[in-house]
Amino acid sequence: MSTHPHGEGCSCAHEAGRTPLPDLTDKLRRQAHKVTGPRQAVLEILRRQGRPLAIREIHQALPEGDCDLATVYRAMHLLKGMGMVQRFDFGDGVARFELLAEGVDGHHHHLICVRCAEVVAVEECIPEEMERRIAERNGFTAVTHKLEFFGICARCQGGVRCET
Amino acid sequence: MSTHPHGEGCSCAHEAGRTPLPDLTDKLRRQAHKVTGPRQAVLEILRRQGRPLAIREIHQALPEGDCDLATVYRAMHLLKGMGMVQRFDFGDGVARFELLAEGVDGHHHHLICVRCAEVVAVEECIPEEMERRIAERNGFTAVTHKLEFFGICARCQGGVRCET
DNA sequence: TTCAGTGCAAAACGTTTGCAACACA
DNA sequence: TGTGTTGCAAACGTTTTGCACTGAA
Repeated sequence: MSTHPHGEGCSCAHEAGRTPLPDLTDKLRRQAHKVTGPRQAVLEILRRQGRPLAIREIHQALPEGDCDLATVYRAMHLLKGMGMVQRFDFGDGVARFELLAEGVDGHHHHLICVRCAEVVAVEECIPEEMERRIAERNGFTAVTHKLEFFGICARCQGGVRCET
Repeated sequence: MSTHPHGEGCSCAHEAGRTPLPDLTDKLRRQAHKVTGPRQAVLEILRRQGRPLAIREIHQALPEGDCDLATVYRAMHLLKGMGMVQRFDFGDGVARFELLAEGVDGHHHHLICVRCAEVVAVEECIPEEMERRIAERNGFTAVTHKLEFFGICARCQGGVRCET
């Protein structure tokens, strides 16, 4: 999980870890929201991990139950509304959130190991005309999509189930 | 919701409504499972609706709470294990199940209206080589994907929110 | 007859909310 | 100081499970 899928110096959309914490909190302040301890802590964790995190994971990563679980839920709701995080669903009934890099639309997908739950960011996307075609054919507008890939990662292929 | 998106005489993958109920129950019997009232009722509803249904929806469609909610959950779990239904997640925290046509792998996607929740089946799929490329690049095997489209349906575009 | 399947109730789980106490601006 | 935010606890909706009873084969 520590190795970056795209090598050193990558600047792909999910690389929000590059945004310094002060820039993130400033964004809060600018929109008339208070910069509190819990919010800073949550942002710092999202920034450092740079991958989709479940609310439970974020809460457990906080030092000594520093903040209430409900507060993390409320923080994520706020950040989602501000467009600072994106929500992903991997089909296990748990919402996951990932920090978005500043100025990037952040649209990307994931490849998830069904054995160990390792997550790799996938920048590739479906052909644009495919979405347009589907929208037109059915009379829909404002069409978006959710796409996630599932498989077995290299470490888990030997029958050995890796950690994480 | 009653109009078929592909017109009359369609034979696309999700058209499991064509499979007669006796054929479905036979499948159960062949695998040493009992054909009970609740199971027949659930299958009949899935067959007639021919679209992804939430467990709650299935239960409410049953005549007069004919069967317990837990029984519907157990029935869906069984049918899923037998490969007779496919599970879909539309990102609202509710699992939906759709009956699969006999002999078809049933792989397809959906276009969901974010206003009225109307669901249209989508047969189009991502390019095969895209999935293969993503698998190889990341050292994954047995890669599958989940893809759903979201937009605003024709009836909901006027600002008028349609029923259903 | 027998064991898989059922109904009922309780619990597990992720998530939301009401309210009094609190702390950032 | 005042309002937005927090912690706590309770409520919520979906899903699972334990257990005694029932009914399909």
